[in-house]
Amino acid sequence: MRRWFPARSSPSWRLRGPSSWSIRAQSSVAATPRSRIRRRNTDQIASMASFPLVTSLTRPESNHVSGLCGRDTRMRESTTPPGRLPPRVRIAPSPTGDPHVGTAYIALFNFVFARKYGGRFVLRIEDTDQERSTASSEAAILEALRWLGFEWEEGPDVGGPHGPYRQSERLGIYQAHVQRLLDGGHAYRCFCTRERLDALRREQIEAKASHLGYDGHCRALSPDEGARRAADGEAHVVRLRVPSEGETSFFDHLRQETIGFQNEQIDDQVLVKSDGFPTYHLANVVDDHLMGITHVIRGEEWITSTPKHVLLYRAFGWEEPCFFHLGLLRNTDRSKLSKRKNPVSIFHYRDLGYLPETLLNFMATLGFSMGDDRERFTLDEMITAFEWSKVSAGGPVFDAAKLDAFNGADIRAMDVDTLHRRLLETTLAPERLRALLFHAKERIARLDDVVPYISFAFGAEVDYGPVLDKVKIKKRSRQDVIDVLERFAEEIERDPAARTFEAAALEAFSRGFCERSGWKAKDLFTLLRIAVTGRTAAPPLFDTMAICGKDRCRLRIRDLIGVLGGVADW
RNA sequence: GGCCCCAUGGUCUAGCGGUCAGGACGUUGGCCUCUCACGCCGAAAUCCCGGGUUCGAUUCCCGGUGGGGUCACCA
Repeated sequence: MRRWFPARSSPSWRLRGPSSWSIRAQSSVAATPRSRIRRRNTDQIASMASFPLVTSLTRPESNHVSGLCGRDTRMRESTTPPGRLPPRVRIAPSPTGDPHVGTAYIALFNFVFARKYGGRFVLRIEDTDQERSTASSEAAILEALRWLGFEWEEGPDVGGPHGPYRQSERLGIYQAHVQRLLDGGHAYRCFCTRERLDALRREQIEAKASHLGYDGHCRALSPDEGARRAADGEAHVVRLRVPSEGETSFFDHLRQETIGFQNEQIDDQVLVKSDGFPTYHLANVVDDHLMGITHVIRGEEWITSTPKHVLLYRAFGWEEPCFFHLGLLRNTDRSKLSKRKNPVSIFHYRDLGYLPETLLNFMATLGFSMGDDRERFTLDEMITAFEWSKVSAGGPVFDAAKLDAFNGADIRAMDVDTLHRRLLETTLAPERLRALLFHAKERIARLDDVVPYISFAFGAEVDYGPVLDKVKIKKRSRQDVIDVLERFAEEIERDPAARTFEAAALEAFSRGFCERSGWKAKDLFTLLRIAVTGRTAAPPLFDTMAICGKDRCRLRIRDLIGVLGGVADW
């Protein structure tokens, strides 16, 4: 683990550390023109004031470690972060699906950092993908983040001095900025068709090209011709003109290292799509600058596009923020956390009865440690103890069993009155209970039967043992059943209406699905009823699914698929 | 495949040149107890490999290996 500054620096470290580094960095730059040149943030070391020489030794002219970062002379304590303080940070989710735990994870570090140093936490909606962005997704994300306890000083719902905070409402701003890039020669219009790009891509893959990317076909177009053709209404995009030689690097403040890329590795990124909307890269840089963001704290999936962002900051003549790239949350198989393999919706955790403060604590331990043996701590305690040297850069596996252990311990620690109250607010909320009673009353003879009757609407997995025989659908093989469940689960996510999980939309979707797949409604619905409830008898299927909720249904369908996978063929 | 990131028990981590490598989850043995759960006590299990630097590397450097990310008019 690297540090800002040696917490207990011994005289020998002081003598050896920086000086040996400076020599190495210097010679490696000169002798080996490798794409990746690592060096310490020498400014920080220099600011220890013990090595006036270090700066001149290790700071080549091309040092890109500049901007907001590294020049901070307040860098005297190990806990003082780089960059301008108080910080302004942001979480910038894309409203294209369910609120993701990865978003919450990144939000946590942004939020804690802002709170620790008296900064501001901004929420910005990155809805530049017209195809996939939805208002309901945006609302869900805000709801989920609030449930977890995050509060933002600026955002689409609370306003703020740098609004609007929804990128789709900032189109004019991007247009003006693109014109600046065009005028400065930092960007150019590209009229290549989808077909040409596809063909190019295929060629590159077939030729096993070392790196795929745009071939610069339109780079040579004169700005005048580009402008003329654009004025004629010809469809086009705007691309970033990346220098063909040299390297672009940035300092990653979490890793405490410079990360460099050969420019030839960097694609001429599209900045404006043919629909006139900016891509993430452009909008993100423009907005971060205009909103005064000082520290960009995001997932490491962004590392490879950071040089494009850096190039944009320079093209505009703007100071760069400090970059921190956090490790990605992983599935048990270590791939990037995905809903195919894991519940990733924040609502899943909410609706199955995880306590928000516990989920937050658990996520915190994934990338942060107190430094001592404590791992049960509150948000406030984390804020108090927070410093970047306590954050690890590896990608942690999201261990659901440990989350369960934390949650169980916290439930035990509650007094019964508190537990009772919280249960009434969530799992047994009046509206939810009422919805269940609406269906239960038709089917019970004694009031007391209501609890066993509605039990399917609670808990995670159900026991398929007693009903396993019933999923043997006539003329359908075991594999047919597995396939149709998988396909159903997959397609429902893509259906904009069905994924709201309202009964009517679910029914419409499911009937359409039957037509497409050739399954009889009766057979499919039986299957789904068993998957979702573990029973052959329940209230009307789509009401049942709606009450159980998307995440519970998803979990159980997946669970049944798993059970079927281990069962003998029929 | 190119580029980039990461690397301490199965999992999350502490560790900042000399430690019996600490904690947590999980696994496991026992105690407690009408059962289960909780709780308590104990156990097994880790420094990816190879070079280098050093009197001494889990720790610093390089290389390899492994894992991950990224190569879209998605973010």
